[in-house]
Amino acid sequence: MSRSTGRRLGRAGIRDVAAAAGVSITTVSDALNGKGRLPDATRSHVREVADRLGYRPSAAARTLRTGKSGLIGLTVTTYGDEPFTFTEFAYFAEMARAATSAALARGYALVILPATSRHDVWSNVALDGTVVIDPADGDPVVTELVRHGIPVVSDGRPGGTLPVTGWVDNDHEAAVLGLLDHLADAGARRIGLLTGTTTDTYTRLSTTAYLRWCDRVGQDPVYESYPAHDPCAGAIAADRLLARPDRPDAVYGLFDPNGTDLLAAARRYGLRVPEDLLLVCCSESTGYATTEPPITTLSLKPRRIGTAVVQILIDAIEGLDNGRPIEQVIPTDLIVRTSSQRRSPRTTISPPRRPAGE
Amino acid sequence: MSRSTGRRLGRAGIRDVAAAAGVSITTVSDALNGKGRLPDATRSHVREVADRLGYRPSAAARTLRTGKSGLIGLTVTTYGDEPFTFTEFAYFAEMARAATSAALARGYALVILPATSRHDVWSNVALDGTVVIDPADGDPVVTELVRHGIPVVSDGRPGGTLPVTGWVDNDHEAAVLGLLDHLADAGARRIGLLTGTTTDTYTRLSTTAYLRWCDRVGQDPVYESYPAHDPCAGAIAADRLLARPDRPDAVYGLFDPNGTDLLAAARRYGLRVPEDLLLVCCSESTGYATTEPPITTLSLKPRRIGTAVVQILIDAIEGLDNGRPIEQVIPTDLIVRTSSQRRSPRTTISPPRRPAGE
DNA sequence: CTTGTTAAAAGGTACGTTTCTGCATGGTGA
DNA sequence: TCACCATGCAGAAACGTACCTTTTAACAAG
Repeated sequence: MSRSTGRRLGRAGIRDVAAAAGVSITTVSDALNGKGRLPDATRSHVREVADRLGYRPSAAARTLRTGKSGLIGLTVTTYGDEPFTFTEFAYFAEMARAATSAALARGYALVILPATSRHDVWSNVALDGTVVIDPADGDPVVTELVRHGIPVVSDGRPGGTLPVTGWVDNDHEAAVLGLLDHLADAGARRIGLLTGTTTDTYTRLSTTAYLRWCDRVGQDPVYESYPAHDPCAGAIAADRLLARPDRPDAVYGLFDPNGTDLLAAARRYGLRVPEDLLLVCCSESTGYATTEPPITTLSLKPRRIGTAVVQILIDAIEGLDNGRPIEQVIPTDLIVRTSSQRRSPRTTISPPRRPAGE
Repeated sequence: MSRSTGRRLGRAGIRDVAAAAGVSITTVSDALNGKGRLPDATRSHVREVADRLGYRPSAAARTLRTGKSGLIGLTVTTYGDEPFTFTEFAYFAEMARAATSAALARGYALVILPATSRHDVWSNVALDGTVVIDPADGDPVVTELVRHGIPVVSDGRPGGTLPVTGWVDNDHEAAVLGLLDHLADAGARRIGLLTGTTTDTYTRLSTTAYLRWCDRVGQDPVYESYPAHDPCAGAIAADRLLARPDRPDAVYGLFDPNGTDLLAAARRYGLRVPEDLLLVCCSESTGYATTEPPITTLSLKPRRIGTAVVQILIDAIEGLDNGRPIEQVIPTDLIVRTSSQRRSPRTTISPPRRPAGE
């Protein structure tokens, strides 16, 4: 048969290397992977021949054989056709960037996958593990993955009894409570909230924390909700909030664009920030350092989250997770700027300006 | 042998389905993939059994057999350890988002890969094709991929003789020339440029277009450069530009954060925008619609670019690219706002405000 | 009864690795 | 001299799928 001389028009296989080097396939594999017991002479000879032939091991074959693909899924929630919301934009981008770096540093690559899709791309790609951002309570994808023994680590503490391998999250309640205290310290008498209509964990926890705080200090809650995935609705909701008869003298906005939305609304109503209205929003955008006035933001530290999620996941994949905690709480960071400092802003010591975060 | 009853502790294979359904492996494969000639009864029976066993075809095995992985690489340039620059942030995020959507809609998934990496993750993942953002002139990765017959489509017209399958880009020269004309029409006498020190195509083309325009209208070039990957350097460069003795009365900033940087610098020097200083920057951020004043931006339409790149790539992968043009120029979009309209801004008709772009 | 035709399903090989097992060889201690 | 061991390497069995080739059964036409 022409089996041994069978010409693969495309790429050179391990067989071709073995033939060209005058050794067996086993020897080539061992030489290239640093396994087995081979004298350095053989090893380097094989390497040289492989190099000369431009040999690239087939990832598919290796994956099939070893069961490891070196691929990690990054699941994003979708709204309609688009992956991830505009409101989560900066957060997601930062988080994904950090996750990508962390994964690459350990030899893994990230595959972006939607929480749902018509073609099930899911079964078309061999995943060693998956990162899920803010999974829904009974998420079928997660359940399915775990059932197949694929590690799943979530960004956001999973609700219900979702059987994830681990999770990373901020302490959203504590963050909101601390932030409201900060506003109260700055002189706020009635603090309003700009929140979302969705039921995800972040929105829910933040809102209940707000309500609890109001209850504790004896303030009537003043809030407006809007569908956070609609980029226009935020500005309208901000307007609604400031148009109320019981207009708040301080507002916290849960989503990234709320800062500019609220600032624009305040301008329309002739309210000065921070004199008439204190402002804080949750955002990762550095742009808020240079608005007029600069706006105080709550950072969820997406880079630390992205890194932590990936580390936990890869540890689980490689079986290094013995006894290591698989739940991790990342502290938030309140970056205090002018918009939340009513008294003598110019004598206040502001925290050192970070270049790009972290 | 216990071969036929061999228990795979993990997942059910096609063999198990065949055995459970009382048919051959071939029949199972055909039934599940809609091939062969099978009566509907058999087909649905097999499907039902497969479902009951929770059968998932092995992506690795399928890839090995068919040579198609359904995976597309998305290569981002790296600066140090971090993928993509902060200045390209919004652009990249939008572009990646669109590319992800487009790929998923055609049954492909995106893998994020760095232009370089210590572990060569590259050969560890089976790619059907690759999208490369702004490749360097003699990019070894691209050359290698093409040599192995893997289609490569670049975002950004490749310099030199890089043998890509296709590319998508804006007409950067035309965009800059048009934008400078717009500023001149608004009354600018001396237009300055805030540009980068890097040698990528975008920076180079934009800068030369600026110089050409200056030459044409007989203006002395007034520009400052800074390393665009440094998030702090932009503000300093903006300051330098406005501190010059030959201070410009209009500035175009090549990078996303330049708008806020310039606005802040103008404020420091007591310059009113647009009365004393006209401002335009290249950005995809919607935040510039609500700054004070709103800033005119040049959008490179990253969503259209991301979509186009992926379509061209997948067409090439699937061999549908006969005669179809593989080079595509996407028009830019100048979103005119207050910062570049000196005369009677309130009677000027501004273009309809788009919700989120496109 | 033979031959041709077609639907339905089975058989078997190849995809390119990794890795377990095993075979030589040559040196060493008893 | 023999048993023993370490070394250096080869053979061959998987991994799970897709698809090409062949077989079987059934049935119609000659």
